[in-house]
Amino acid sequence: MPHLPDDRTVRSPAGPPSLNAPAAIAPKQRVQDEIRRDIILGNLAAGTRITEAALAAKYGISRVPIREALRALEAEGFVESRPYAGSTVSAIPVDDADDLFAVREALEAATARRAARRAATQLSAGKPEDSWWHTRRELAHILDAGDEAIEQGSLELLPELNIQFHLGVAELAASSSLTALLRQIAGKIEWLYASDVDARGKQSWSEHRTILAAIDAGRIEEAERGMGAHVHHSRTGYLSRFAAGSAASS
Amino acid sequence: MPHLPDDRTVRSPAGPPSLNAPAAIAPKQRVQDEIRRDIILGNLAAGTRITEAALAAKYGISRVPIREALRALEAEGFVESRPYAGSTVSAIPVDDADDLFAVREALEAATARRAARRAATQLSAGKPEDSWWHTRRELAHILDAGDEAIEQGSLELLPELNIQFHLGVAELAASSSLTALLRQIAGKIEWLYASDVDARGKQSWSEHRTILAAIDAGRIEEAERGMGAHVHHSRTGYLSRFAAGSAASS
DNA sequence: GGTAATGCGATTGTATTCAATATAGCGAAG
DNA sequence: CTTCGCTATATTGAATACAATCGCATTACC
Repeated sequence: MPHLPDDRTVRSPAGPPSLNAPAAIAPKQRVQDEIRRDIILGNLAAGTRITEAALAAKYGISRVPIREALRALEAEGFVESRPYAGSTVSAIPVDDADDLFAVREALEAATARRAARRAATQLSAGKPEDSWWHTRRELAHILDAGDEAIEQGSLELLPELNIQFHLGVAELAASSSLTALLRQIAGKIEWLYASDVDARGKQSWSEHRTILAAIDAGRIEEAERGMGAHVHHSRTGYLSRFAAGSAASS
Repeated sequence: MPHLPDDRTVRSPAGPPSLNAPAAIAPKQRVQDEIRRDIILGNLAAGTRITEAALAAKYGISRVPIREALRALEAEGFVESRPYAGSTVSAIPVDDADDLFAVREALEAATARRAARRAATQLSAGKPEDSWWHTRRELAHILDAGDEAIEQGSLELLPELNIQFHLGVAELAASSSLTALLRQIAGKIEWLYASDVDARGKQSWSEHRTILAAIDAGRIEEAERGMGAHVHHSRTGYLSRFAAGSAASS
C-alpha cells in the first residue's frame, strides 16, 4: 500500500469532520475494498483461509465491521464461508470467463440503451434532474483521467477507471438492479484481467467517448450497439490472450 | 430483555443435535429469509423504513445478526441503506423487468449449455462425480414435486419450485459465479411475479423436463436453445400480462 | 495395534454496551 | 409568517465480552 503514507489508526484529530462530502469513508467499507483489492491483485491466493481475528488485528478495528465486510465479499463472490468453519478466498472464475462476458454483454447493452433513453427524455423535457448532471460530470472526469493516464503512461490506473466508467453509465441508466448486477460482474472481470493489467484497455478506451456521445445525444440504438460491440471486443481480446478453454465451440 | 415468550436457551432436549444434515439453520439465515419473504410477498411495502431494533425485538435476537442479514439483503437488492440513516425497502424493479429478463436469458442459456457440456463429459468419462448425481437427483425430485403440485391444484408451490429448478441447473453447470448471478436475478424475478402467482409457470413447467433431458443427454445446443426459449416465453408472458412500459421497442 | 470416545484449543456466532451521526422538533431572528 | 440555527432524541456504527461449535490430538478401551 504505497499510496497510504499516513497512519490510518489516527482518528483524524484535526480538520473538520465532514463539510458536505462524506469524505471519511466508514472503516467497514475501507477494509472491504482493501481485502477485495488484495484478492484481485493476488496478495491473497485462492483457498487461503481467512480468520476474522487476523483481519481485525491487521486493520486495527474490531471483528464486527470485519464480519460485515466478509459477508459483503461473500455476496460478491470473492470469499466463501461456512458456519463455524471460517472463510476462504474463492477461486478465480477463469472457467466462467466466456459466460461472464456473454452475460455482461447483454447487461451492458441494456444499461447503455436505458441511459440513452433517459437522456432523450431529459432532453425533450428540457429539465434534467441534477442527479443526471452529477453522474454525467463524473463521467467526463473519468474520461479525462483515463486519457491523461494513457498519455502519461500510467496504465495501472486504467482498470479502476474502466470500472468506474461502466458503473457510471449504469448510474445514468437509473436502474439499481442492473447497477448491482454490473457491479458484481465487473468485480469478476477485473479479477480475471488483473494479471494482464498493462496490455488491456488502452486500445478500447477511446470507444468510451463514442458511447457516451451516443448516450448524450439520446441515440438509443447506437448507444446499445456501441456498448455491446465494446464489451464484445473486450471479450474476444481476453479470450485470444488467455485462450481460456471455455466454450468457444459450436 | 423484557420478555422472552419462547425459551431459546433450551437446547433441544430430545434427539441428537445434528446427525449429518445441518438442520438447525442459523438465526441469521432464518431472519434473512424471513425478511426477504416479507418483502417479496408485499408484507413490507416499498419505502418502508426498517429499524434494526424493531427487527431484533421481533425475532428475539440481538442486532448483530440482524445487521448481517440486512447487509446480505442489501447486496441482493431488496433493501437500501445509507450510513447512519438506516435501511428502507427497495422499490419493486418493475421498470427493469424487461432488461432483467434479457440478462437472465443470456445467463440461463449459458448455464444450460455448461450443464449439458458437463453432462457430456461425465458420460464419456463414464465416471460421474457424486456431486453431479446429487444435484441431478434433487432436480428429479423438484420436477416430480412440481407435477404433483399442478395435479393437486396447489399452484402456490410453483414459484419456489421454479427457482429451485433453475438454480439446480446452475448447480449442474458447476459455476459458482453464474449461480450467484442467477440467484440474484431470480430473487428479482420472483419479486416481480409475486403478484401473479397463480397464472404463472403452470404452462411452462412441462418445458423443464425437455430441457433437463437435453442436458442429461449432453445435447449442448439443444439445451442452450431450449433454456433460452423457455426464459423468453416467461419474458413475453410477463410483459403481455403486466404491459410494463419498458423498452419493447427496436 | 487399531478404533472410537473425549477433552482441549481455536474460531465463529451472538449479546451487551458505548460512541458517532443524522433527523425532527423547537425557538428566535428577520 | 418564514427561515435559519440549535438542541434533543432516536438510530446506526463500532468495541468488548460471552457462548456455541468445530477440528484435532490425546487417550482409553477392545
